Amino acid sequence: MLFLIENEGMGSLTEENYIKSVYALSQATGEVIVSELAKKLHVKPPTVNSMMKKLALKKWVLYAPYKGIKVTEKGKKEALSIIRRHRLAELFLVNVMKLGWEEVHDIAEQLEHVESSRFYDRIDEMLGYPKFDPHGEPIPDANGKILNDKRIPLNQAKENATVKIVAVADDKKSFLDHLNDKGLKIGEKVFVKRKEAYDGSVVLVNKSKVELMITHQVAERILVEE
Amino acid sequence: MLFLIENEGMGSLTEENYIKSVYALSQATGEVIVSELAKKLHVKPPTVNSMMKKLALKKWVLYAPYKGIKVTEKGKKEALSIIRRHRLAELFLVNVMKLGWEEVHDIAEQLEHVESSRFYDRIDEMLGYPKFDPHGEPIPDANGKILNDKRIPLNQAKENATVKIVAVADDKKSFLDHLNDKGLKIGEKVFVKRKEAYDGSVVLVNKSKVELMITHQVAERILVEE
DNA sequence: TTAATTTGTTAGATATATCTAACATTTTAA
DNA sequence: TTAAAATGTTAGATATATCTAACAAATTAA
Repeated sequence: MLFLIENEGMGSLTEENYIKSVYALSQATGEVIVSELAKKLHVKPPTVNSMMKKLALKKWVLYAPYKGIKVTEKGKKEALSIIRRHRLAELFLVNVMKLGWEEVHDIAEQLEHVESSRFYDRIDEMLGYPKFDPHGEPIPDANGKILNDKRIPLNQAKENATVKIVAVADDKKSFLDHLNDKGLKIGEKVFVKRKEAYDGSVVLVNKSKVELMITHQVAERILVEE
Repeated sequence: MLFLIENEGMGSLTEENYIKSVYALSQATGEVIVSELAKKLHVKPPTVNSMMKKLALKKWVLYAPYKGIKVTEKGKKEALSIIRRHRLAELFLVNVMKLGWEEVHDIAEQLEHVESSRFYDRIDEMLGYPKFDPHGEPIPDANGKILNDKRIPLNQAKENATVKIVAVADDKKSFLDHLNDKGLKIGEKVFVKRKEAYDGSVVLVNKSKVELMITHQVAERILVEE
């Protein structure tokens, strides 16, 4: 029987989806704007507006008219709990259920809303308490702790430094294909030769000593370390 | 991304829960009444009333004012598809994820609404295309076909016949405990000694030759064969 | 067989999550 | 630096799923 009697702290499925997106989109700059959220969630701005008022009442976000949306510690905890469930679900679908990486995202999007710590604890156990998902994204533990948060978007890396690609912040096929075309893979090191002040594009040298240019848009979606 | 854009044939999570209950509760007599459904789903009768009008429009049920609710072929197909997902999920949680039988029902209740045939086909494959769940309940195949539908409620069995208990139509702990107390188990044979016309209770002789009486209420929840 | 009880229905209210249209503010560009 | 464009908000409408209160029909019992 599915009794979703909402406890104080809990959120509806809709609220869960919003806080997850707020958290994800505010990662880079510390906040996110209404139109960005609306686009991501495929709703209109007024819908986001009213939902943000609601989440602000629950103290999950800080929200003042015409100002950006910021996640509170409470909201972050919620978001990390959902992200944990999503990433564990993805890894489970790939490693245990042998589904293809490209087909698991939509299923994980549904599984992440399953209300059962037993279910997720068993998955965690079966996977051997993994710290990262196959994209290199860290999996928060049951307390919301994330190992290793020193990763930065490639566009924020210093010039003339060698960095390791540890994750991508976008798993759309078109994006992954683009990276493949450029010969960029998670785990590989690249040398940051130059960052163009003009358009934010980045010139890299890959491990085969080939020089290549990536746009700002792409660079900010590649997470690197060191 | 969770896009639950409802296709013509699809039902909302709520509609799925209703048709599943309509199907389950109408199994015995061919129909179910509003108050029974309301009780099962923990809603008030007017809620059931309006949902039945909706499902009647979708041609999932036949529903005339003050008459019982009957499932159509279309509704049965929907119900069986959900039941298939529920039973596969339960078996998966028990056999693959090693969760206890008593704790999987609520999780399966959530998993059954996951929209992904790939997910369920993989579960089916991993379980070796099982035909029955651990309660002895048959699992419909991907086309809604159920193997072996000769099962009848114990109260409909003939007197002076030996029948095999193949399933129970209620998995509440209190009910299962009651059966245990009576020494009745799935897979065991019992002799139907007498059916009381007065109150519908049934007198059985179990395999240890012990005579015992069960009420009509209990008898109609025990499914037997032969 | 009629009165009481049970069961079912209708009407109208509420909460959630969404929309469109109209208006307000902020940002960008001429 | 002001006009245009972009972005955000408010007000009010819609759909779903629920409720309560009042009434209607069917069933049961006196």
